Amino acid sequence: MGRALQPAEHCCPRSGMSGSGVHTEPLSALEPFASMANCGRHKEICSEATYGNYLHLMVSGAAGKYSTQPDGRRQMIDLLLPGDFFGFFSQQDHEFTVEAIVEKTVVAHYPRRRVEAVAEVDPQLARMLNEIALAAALRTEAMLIILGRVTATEKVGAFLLEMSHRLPSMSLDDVALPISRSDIGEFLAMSAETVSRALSDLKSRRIISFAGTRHVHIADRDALENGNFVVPHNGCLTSPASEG
Amino acid sequence: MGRALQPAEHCCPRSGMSGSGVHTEPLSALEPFASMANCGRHKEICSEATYGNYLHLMVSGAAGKYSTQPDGRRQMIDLLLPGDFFGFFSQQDHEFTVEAIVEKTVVAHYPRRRVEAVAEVDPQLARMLNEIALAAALRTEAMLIILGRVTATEKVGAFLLEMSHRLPSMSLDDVALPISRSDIGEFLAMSAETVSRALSDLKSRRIISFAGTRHVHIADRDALENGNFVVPHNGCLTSPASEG
DNA sequence: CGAGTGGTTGAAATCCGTCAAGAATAGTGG
DNA sequence: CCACTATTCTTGACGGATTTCAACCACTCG
Repeated sequence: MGRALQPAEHCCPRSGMSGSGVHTEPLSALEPFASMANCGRHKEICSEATYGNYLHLMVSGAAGKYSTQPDGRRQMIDLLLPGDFFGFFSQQDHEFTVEAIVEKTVVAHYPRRRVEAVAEVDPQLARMLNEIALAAALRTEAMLIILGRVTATEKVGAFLLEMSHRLPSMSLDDVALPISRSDIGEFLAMSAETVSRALSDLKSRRIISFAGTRHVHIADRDALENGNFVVPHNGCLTSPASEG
Repeated sequence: MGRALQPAEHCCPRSGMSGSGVHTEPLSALEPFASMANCGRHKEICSEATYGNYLHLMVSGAAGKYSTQPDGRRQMIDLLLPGDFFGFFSQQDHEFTVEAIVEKTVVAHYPRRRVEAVAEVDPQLARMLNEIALAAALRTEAMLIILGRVTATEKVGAFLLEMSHRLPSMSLDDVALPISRSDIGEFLAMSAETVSRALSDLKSRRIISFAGTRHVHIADRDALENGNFVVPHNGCLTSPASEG
C-alpha cells in the first residue's frame, strides 16, 4: 500500500502522443530517468506519497483525477488522456487520487527533482514545463466552463467538442470515446442515464450520429458550438442587463 | 473603449493582502513598474489586448473572470479577491473578460515582460511566480469541486467554506460576503433565488447564522464540510462499488 | 446457453429555474 | 431624523429538467 509506484522498465514514452498540442521533444533529455507503470481499471496510478514527487505523462489509455470529500464521496476533476501531463498542482487540503479508467493504461513517471535540475540549465525544457503547466490549467478551465453550462444536453455536447479536440482521430468530427457513459457521468457530475439521454437527444436532432456505441460522429459542429438546441429561455448565464 | 487600462499612479500595492497565502514581499522589487487601476461595478478591468501583457494583482474589492460563449451567454469562471493574482492562463479559443463586481475595485498591473526579465535573475521571484500560478490553478480546481457538487445547498455550503478561507476576518467562521446573491449565483451557475433559498435552508438547519445579510457566521463547520444535510440518496458521486 | 457488463428507455419523485410579489436594506435629500 | 426611492433579498407557485429506480436490449465471455 505504501508505494504504489512500480517502475516497470526504462523505455521511450512517446507512443500515443497527440492531444493538448504540447511538443514533447525536449523531454527526450529526461527519458533515461522515466519509469513506466501499467495499470488496470480502478487501480491507483500514483499514491499520494509519490504523486507530488513525480511529473506524470499519460502514454496510453485513460485515467481520472478524483477528489475525495471528507464525507467519502468522490468526484472526477480531471480526465487524463494520452499526451496529458499531470502532477503539477498537488497538495492542498483536498485529497487526490489518480486512477486508471481503462485497462492497460500506461503512464510515464519523471522524478520531479531531476526534471527541475535539468530545467535549470535547459531553458527550452523550462519553457516546455511552463507550457505543460498551462495545458493542465487550461484543461481545468475548460472543464469548469463545461460544468457551468445549464442543461445536461449542453454539457454533453460541450464534452464531445472538447473530446474531439483532445482525442486523436482521422477527422476532427469523429470522436472515439475511451470511457463509458458512467465515467462520463462522473466527469460531468450527472447520472449515466442522463448522459445516455443527452446523447440520444443530440442524435435525434441530427447533431451527432453513431458508428458504434462509443464512436460518435459530429454531424453539425456549428449547432454544438453555438448551443442551437436550447429552448428560448436564457437561464442564469445571460449577459448583464446592459449598463444602467 | 479601446484601452481599458488607465494607469492612475505608481504606488505600493500592498494593502488588503490576505487570502491565498501567497507571500508578496518579493514582488516589492517590481513595485516601481506597477500601475494601479480603479474600476466601478461591471467595468472591464483589462481589455483582451492588455490582459496577456500584464500580471494582475487584486488590491481591494472583488472582480470576476468571465467566459463568453459564442452564443453570447457568459459565465463567471473565477472570483478574484484581494491578494489574488491573475493573468497567467490566457489565450485559448474562449474569450475572457475580467470585470469589477464591487465599486472602487483596485487592481495593480505588472508588465509581464518586466516581471519575466527580473525573474530570470531573481530565483526567489521566479519561485514566487510559480507559487502564484499554483494558487491560481488551485482556485480553479477548488471551483471545479464546488460546481461538481449535487444539490444547490451543497454548492452554497462549499462556497461559504471556500470564502471563509479566502476572505480576511477575525474568526475563520465569520464570513463577510463581498458580493450579492446574484453574483454568487453567476459564480455557482445557479439562480440568485436558489442561492437565497440555500442560505435560508442552511440557516434553518442551524448550520449558519446571519449578522446582516452579507455577514454569515458558520455555526457548524463540521456539518458544512461533511455535507451532513443531504438526504439519504447518494447521487452520482458515490464511490465505486468497492472492487470486483 | 447463461451470466455479466454496458447501454437505452420509461415512470415517478425531487430539485431547480422562472415569474411574481413582498420585505428588508441602503442611499439620498429634505 | 424622516420620507422617498432604488436595490437587494426573501419567499411562494408553477413548470421543466434531472435523478432515481426499474425493466429491457445488445454484446462479450466462459
